[in-house]
Amino acid sequence: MDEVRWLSPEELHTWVKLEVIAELLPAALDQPLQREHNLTHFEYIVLAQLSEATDRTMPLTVLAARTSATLPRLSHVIRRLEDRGLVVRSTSEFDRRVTLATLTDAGWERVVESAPTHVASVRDIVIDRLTADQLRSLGAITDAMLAALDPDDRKGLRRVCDEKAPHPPSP
Amino acid sequence: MDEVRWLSPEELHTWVKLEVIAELLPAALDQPLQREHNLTHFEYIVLAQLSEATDRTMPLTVLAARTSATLPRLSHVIRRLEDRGLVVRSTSEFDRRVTLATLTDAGWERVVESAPTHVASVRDIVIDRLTADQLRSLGAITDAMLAALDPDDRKGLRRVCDEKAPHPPSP
DNA sequence: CCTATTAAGTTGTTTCTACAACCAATTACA
DNA sequence: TGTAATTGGTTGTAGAAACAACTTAATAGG
Repeated sequence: MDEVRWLSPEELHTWVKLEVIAELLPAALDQPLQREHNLTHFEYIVLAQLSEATDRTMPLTVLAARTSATLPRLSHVIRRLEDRGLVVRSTSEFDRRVTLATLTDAGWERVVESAPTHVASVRDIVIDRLTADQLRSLGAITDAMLAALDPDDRKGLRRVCDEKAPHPPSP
Repeated sequence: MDEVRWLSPEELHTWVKLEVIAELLPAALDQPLQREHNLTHFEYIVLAQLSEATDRTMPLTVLAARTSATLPRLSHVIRRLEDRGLVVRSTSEFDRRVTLATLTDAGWERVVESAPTHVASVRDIVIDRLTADQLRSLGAITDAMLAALDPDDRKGLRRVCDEKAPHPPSP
């Protein structure tokens, strides 16, 4: 028989809260963006990533890695964004397997409009509620969890943090 | 125009990691339960809640609140669980609007079998990766986030024990 | 009482995601 | 050089969730 190491009361209580957060957070991030800008949180993330890329353009595989999405999922989302005129697709001339997604002007405007809404959510839900110590601690905790969830660091999150913010670039 | 308070580099970096976790965590919790016991994480939570209730029975509205689900979502899930013989529905004799969900013996066995798998996931993803200090800090951080996500404390999760978040001893 | 309102679930529709199968372009290599 | 394996993406389908509309039961107000 394998003996199960059950959770202590404190471990259990903290885990349950984390579980509830995991359940409620997606909707909390979606709703303001949906209501005010007709974007899901995932669509916003996709547009924001493109807005930071050189030429506002990225291969789908790269974009998929940076948005934690599978390729089929991203492919569908990009097609719908293209239908709405926020993104265009093209084939790379260097490797004709590669599809490039490019943010249109309309897409750029949409993400610029939406960024303040999103930042407000993020501040309201977490950042503005934490002390400096807690923020630092949360950084270490997320590192520990990502070691399990993204063991090969495919998202490159351990790199030194650059100053890129999801808003128009200030030269 | 309202001025937007953008995120500092540290705030942004921590937030991005949290966002990635929020994206990856559901699948990480689903997969072991799906593979080994043919249950989604949400189904497991539903069965686990029923297993702790008196008579293994709960009204759907209560169950919905305790699983952070909407009533339509829960209604569909319970119907599918009933189709699989893990749950039965009945009408309350005291209020005939109320539907009671009861865990069957098969449902009980399923949740007992599955619990070690789930606990192993939870330990592997978070609990066993944190120091005692970090676990305590995470408790305070989750309290802060739940204040935004569940402002009326409908889940009764925010304990009275530590009012102010005590952070590690250093000024 | 009798109607209006609220509460508890259900059902149907649309949207999204995961998964699998598939195709096309490129690379490896014998 | 020719064939196999790999890479990048697309598409079809089936399952789950959000949302709205609906039904039925209980309660409140006049």
